[in-house]
Amino acid sequence: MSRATGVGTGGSPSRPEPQSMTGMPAPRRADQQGLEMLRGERIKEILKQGGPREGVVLSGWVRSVRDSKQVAFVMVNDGSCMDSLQVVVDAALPTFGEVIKAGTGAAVRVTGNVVPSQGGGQQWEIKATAVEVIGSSDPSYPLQKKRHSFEYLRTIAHLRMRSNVFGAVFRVRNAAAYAIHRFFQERGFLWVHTPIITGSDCEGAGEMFQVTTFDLEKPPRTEDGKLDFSKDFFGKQTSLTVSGQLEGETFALAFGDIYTFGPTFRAENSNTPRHASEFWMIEPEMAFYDLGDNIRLATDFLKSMTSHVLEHCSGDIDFLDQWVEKGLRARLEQVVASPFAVLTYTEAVERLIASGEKFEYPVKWGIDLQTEHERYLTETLVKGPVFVIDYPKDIKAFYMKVNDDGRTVAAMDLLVPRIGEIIGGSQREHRLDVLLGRIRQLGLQEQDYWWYLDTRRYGTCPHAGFGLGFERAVMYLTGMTNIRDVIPYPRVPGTAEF
RNA sequence: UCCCGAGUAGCUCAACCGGCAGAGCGGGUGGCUGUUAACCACUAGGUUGGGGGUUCAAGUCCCUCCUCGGGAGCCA
Repeated sequence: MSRATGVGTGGSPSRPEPQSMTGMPAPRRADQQGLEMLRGERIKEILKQGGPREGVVLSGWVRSVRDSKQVAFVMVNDGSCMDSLQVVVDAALPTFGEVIKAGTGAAVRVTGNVVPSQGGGQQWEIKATAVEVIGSSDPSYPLQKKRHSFEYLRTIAHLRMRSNVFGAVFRVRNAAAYAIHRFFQERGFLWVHTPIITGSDCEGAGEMFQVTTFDLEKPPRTEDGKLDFSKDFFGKQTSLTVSGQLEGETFALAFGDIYTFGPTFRAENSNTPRHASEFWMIEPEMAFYDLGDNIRLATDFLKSMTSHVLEHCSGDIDFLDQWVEKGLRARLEQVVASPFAVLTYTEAVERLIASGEKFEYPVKWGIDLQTEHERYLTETLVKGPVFVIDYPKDIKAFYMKVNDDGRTVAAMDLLVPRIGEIIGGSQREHRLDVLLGRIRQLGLQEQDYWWYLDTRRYGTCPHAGFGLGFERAVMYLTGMTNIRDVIPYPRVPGTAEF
């Protein structure tokens, strides 16, 4: 820790102290000497560069220690990549005894040389010349070298990212987020930060969390005993957003191509491996787009994100392929390489009826497709991603464009194996009279949508968009089967730990 | 929210028809000349998810609550 004390006591004596006009030493510049890097190099870069090489410094956390009388092998991982680096610690080193007792999980700083490994498990290893235990780890450290259940790891969510699987998952999550921004930014899309607190009670996508500063023991009430939201923080009833789409549409009608990418909240009591109360959603919205344009963009989008992750998280994908979903890499490569199928809802219903499968929910035109039907279409019939389009209008949202047949809307759901619906979108109803008709028909209040309807009054145009649940995408990219295991600290009904 | 299933040592799991609560891993101690989920020996570790009931006797049977998993619904 010599460097740290050096900084704390004012720097190296070999460097003249700058003087300010007050006679006090001026603050040192951040790039001046004496602020040498504590951490050293990242393991990802060390492995990429290879060896042999001398004088390498690295810092990370101990994954395992195997020691004998003469030598100890310390596996160190710094989170930069899947691989840990094997550090060979000779018993002659002064800190040998401290290192082998530091414990799994301890933070260490290693100085040494990159040398070809004598053992079979790895190409390179570090022959340590010094090992410093920065922070030892209590013997109660809950992560063992052997495999843990995901259920158990969820109870130690503050440590589980130090495990192999969760290291891979969260690196993939990061890469996917970057790939999404890159995809849209390269195409000139504007990233819009739609509000998280919303005063619209008409977003129409499920139960909402209320936002209030009321004293819940004694909230203000009106004369007839109802809650008086005019006295609440915003002067009206507010909630956490369930979708940024309606606001997104207003931006699309100014900038052409926009997308949202942010948190979304649903207060539904959903207890499944695919639902969370807090998740992230991506919602692109494009002006002068029809359903065909929308399908093409969604296809390019999913392929682009997948191929970015394959390229930048190769080691992670290989690990997940081996331990989480056999054949993951091949599946993702196939998604990138193959065209996506398109079926109209009507065709899908015909295929389901003709399949001869015994479904729990019988299929007939007009019903919403159940999970079992979607799985048959994507897993058995197409064996890959498939768009289902042109759904009956009665089972879809008010804002979707009514087709010329008068009974279907220009909706699209992208179904993928294992996950089911991963993308849902539509061309929007841009004709004011038709949209108003739909709102009234569904018993919605026209005045709640006054600003949304204005977009159809002032320069309306055909436009389209879709929504993607980010965590669903991460599940699809990692092979993980529970959404709670692709979110750092998942929020689901009954659970908000950490 | 509904239907199934599960909850036993820090973790993963055994324990027959109701009859003395166990193993592997992990931890501790010691050993081992290059290990790869290292190995060998010894050792500590339990209110069997909570509460109630039946019984001479309950991890085991009954009721109830909680948590987790699978399926469904809602949905992304």
